[in-house]
Amino acid sequence: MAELDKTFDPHAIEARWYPVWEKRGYFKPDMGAEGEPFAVMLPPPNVTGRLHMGHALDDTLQDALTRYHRMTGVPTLWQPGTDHAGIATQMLVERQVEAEGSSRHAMGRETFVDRIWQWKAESGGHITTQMRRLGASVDWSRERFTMDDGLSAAVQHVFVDLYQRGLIYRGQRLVNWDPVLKTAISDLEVESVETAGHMWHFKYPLEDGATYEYVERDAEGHETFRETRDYISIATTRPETMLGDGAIAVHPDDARYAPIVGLKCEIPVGPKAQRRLIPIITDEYPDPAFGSGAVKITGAHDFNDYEVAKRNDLPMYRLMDDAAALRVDGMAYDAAAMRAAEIVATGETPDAMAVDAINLVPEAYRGLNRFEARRRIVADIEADGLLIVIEDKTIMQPFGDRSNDVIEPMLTRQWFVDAKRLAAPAIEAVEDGRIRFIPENWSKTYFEWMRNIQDWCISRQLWWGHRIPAWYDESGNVYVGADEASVRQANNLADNVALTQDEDVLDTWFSSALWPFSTLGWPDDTAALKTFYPTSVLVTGFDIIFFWVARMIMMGLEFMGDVPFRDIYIHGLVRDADGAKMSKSKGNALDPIDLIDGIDLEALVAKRTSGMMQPQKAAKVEKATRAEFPNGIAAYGTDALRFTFAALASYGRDIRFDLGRVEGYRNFCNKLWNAARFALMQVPEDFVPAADGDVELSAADRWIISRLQRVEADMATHFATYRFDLAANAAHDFVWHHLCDWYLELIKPVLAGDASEAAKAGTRRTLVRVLETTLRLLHPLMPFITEEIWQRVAPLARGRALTKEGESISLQAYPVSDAARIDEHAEAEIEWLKKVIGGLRTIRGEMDIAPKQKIPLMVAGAATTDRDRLTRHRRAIDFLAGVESIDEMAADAIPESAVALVGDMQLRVPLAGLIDTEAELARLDKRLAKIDKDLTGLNKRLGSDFVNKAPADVVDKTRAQADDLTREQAELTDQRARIAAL
RNA sequence: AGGCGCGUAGCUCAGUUGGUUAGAGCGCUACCUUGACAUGGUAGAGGUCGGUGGUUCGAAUCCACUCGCGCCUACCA
Repeated sequence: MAELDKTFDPHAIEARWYPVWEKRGYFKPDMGAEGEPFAVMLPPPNVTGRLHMGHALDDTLQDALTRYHRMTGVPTLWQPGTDHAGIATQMLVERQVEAEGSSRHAMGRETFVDRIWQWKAESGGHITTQMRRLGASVDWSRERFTMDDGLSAAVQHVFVDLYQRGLIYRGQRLVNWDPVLKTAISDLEVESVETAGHMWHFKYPLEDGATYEYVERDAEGHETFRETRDYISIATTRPETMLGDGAIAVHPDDARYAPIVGLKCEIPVGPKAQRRLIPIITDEYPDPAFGSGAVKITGAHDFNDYEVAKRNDLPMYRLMDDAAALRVDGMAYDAAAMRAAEIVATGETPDAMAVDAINLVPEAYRGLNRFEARRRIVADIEADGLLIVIEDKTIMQPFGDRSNDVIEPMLTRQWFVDAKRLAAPAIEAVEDGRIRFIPENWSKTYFEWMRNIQDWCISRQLWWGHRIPAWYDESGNVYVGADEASVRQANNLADNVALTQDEDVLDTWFSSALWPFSTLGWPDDTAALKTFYPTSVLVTGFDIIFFWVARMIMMGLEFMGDVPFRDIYIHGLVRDADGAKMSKSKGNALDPIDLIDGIDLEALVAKRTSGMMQPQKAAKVEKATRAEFPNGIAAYGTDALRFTFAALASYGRDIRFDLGRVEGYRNFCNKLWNAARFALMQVPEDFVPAADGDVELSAADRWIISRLQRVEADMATHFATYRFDLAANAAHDFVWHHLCDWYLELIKPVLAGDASEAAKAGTRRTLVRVLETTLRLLHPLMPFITEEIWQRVAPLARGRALTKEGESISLQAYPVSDAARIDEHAEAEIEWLKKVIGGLRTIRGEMDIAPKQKIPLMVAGAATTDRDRLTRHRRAIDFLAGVESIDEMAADAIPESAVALVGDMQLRVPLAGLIDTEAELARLDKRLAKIDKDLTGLNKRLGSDFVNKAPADVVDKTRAQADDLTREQAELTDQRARIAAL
């Protein structure tokens, strides 16, 4: 007998099977297979990454889909790989280099980039190792990295092509600048956080001491305030930017300032002798109802101001360097101020380069960081008596999501993708259904963003990444091409013309956007590309719809002429038990590997408190961790973890991760394991399932086969609709509550008793075959345990002769529901049996009859079918309800007893010596109260318009229910009266 | 400000096109170490579905309003 251990132990099993699967190449697509190919692109994790709960969820769902489709026999590809994560990787290696006392600048670009490659070779594969622990059935032979040669060629090709068609351009624009990383970042990489700040109100004195009547009026036009002023009141949250003001803007309809529009006012900071005068202009932008209604315009340091400045040809004076310290370069302040005054006076619009040379930072502030400069400027203005008031105000402060430093809007020259033009077809693809979001609602988020899309800044001032394929000659002309040689050739540039390549690299997401086709070999026309593009489904979280999903759609349509995937399944974000986002910095993250292998409390605390960005939080994190996991985390195994993710993956926005669920599904694994153990104990090792002619299938056999068809159909539906939660529930319910609770129990008396050989043969065959099918049904969700059991069960289910060496459940056919094997008679019969046993068990339970105490059963009102069934299932009833005898007699001949009803049949258990009268009365009263309540509701409905307006079948069903309850009520009432009379 | 979503048993969540006597898992109570499984078994307690109003023969399910919560996008200088 191939007996299994008593308790399921995931570790040995997991370690054994994954390498076998991978080595035997099960995860490679069978390109010769028939049917619609199925392909999934793994969202490439960051090469510096570690597997977190979000990955584990994402990987589980993709693997379930992939294994499911692979088992249906179609060519199936799950394409893996990682991205080069420009900023993250460069930062990581830079820190290492700095720890060694060097720096990237000291090393030089080439050496530093080599060093990153070296790091990648040694440590860049951590997350892929972790994915194997999850059982991810990706085709590792096709693993790609965004900086691979092929993918780099694709990037270059796309860049050159878009440039040539005018969809990529270079321009001086205001971008989000990260002063720590010293690079531009996209607006998606900026995180706005509410921060306590101030709003400072300053007086900007009018030129030559001019005055005006400042008048405020209410809605009816009555004057509410009047004052003679020689200044205009300006509020700002960022006083340091005042130095670069180009104008003061007021709304054209704002009567308060009409008298002074066209005049000039003085920026109240800097050496008195050279204070700059700026014009007061009108623009639609200022909101008269907010603040003073007048806004200072600093085009080079604010996105709104930038637009106003562009509209009004105002000069944009850059005040800071790449570290966001106030500039020290360029001309001296007095010269700069004079030049700026000239520009105001003449109304000229100098070109951007010329303006950039003008450094309007007074010497006293030069070199200060922006926050120190702010303090000094405020102090100086206050000392001058030009500070009106300081308000406390919560402001939305932009932070870089990598550096966590305050992002500075900075005027720089960058490369951009004209996203609006690419977005139009991408919007259409979702509108017309070529791409489907699941759940569908996410399309709204997508549209919202796509319809307001801004040009995409794709250049980064980094060394690690795809270098921009653009070259400049000495006069600054730009040439774009695959490499220097082709640029020279295409532009007839002689060898003596000096060309230098653009120093910048491309945004990592630029290469990720090409992932669905670059990984398949594009721009070459490969078999993989032909077979698998468009891919079937993208599985990802909503947090990267903009970053990645939208951009893949744009690029796919542009370069492949077709959508990159047909479905986008968006799952929730994994949160902790309190609903908080898991993060390292909060110290509430769980490592999926720890849930698989287990971790003791001390190790968990150490892990959560080490390497924290804010070490002062360590004590709090430790306390919370000790409270939440007093015993650490048990080892649940991969299958239990995966099943949990599937069960939690409903169509919601977030997923609260509950350890209790993992434990429950670990128990489920054990249940399955033991069901198999039981099955293996029921058949000899050389078991060969009998042929149809030699077996007799009992109602229980036919019932479980029938139920199996139903759950097979459910699983197919749930996979097709991405309802992993329902799939998990359906499988769980079938295994636990059908197979284990009933089928295995029902067959025990058959196999152990004196049933016919044909009946035993039928039951054994059914047992192993249903189990074998169930394993295949579960395999996409729990690959390891199902493989392990299947290896022992499959030979029994099919017979040794049909079993080949070296087979795996991975490549077996996924069970398909067969409507012909749904057996309603067997289902009705077993439902009846469950009611009989359930009724008796309820009596036993509520009457406190000891489990070992057998009960006599008296039956009244049995129909012929009841009688037949009682005979047929006598062994099961005795075994499962502890019955010692069954006697049929007339109702009034039965002594005082507890009663259960199954249809019209009364099941009576005599009270004598067994049953407490009071308890039975209480039980009957409870049941009668419930019947009364339900019956009242039903009768009320039947007495209303319901009978005229509701569909006939619904009315009939309701009538039948009411009739049943009325009969039951009558019998129980009668029964109650007799017992009460005792 | 706009968009999206959520509020169903103590907890975490299902509930498909309105027709049930509103479900599951965990937790809880009682009993049970019976020979697959105590990571188990049997029985049981526990919700009128955030609130109000409406549509309908019928609403957890549709509509309106309302309260509470969350997320995203854009922000007022």
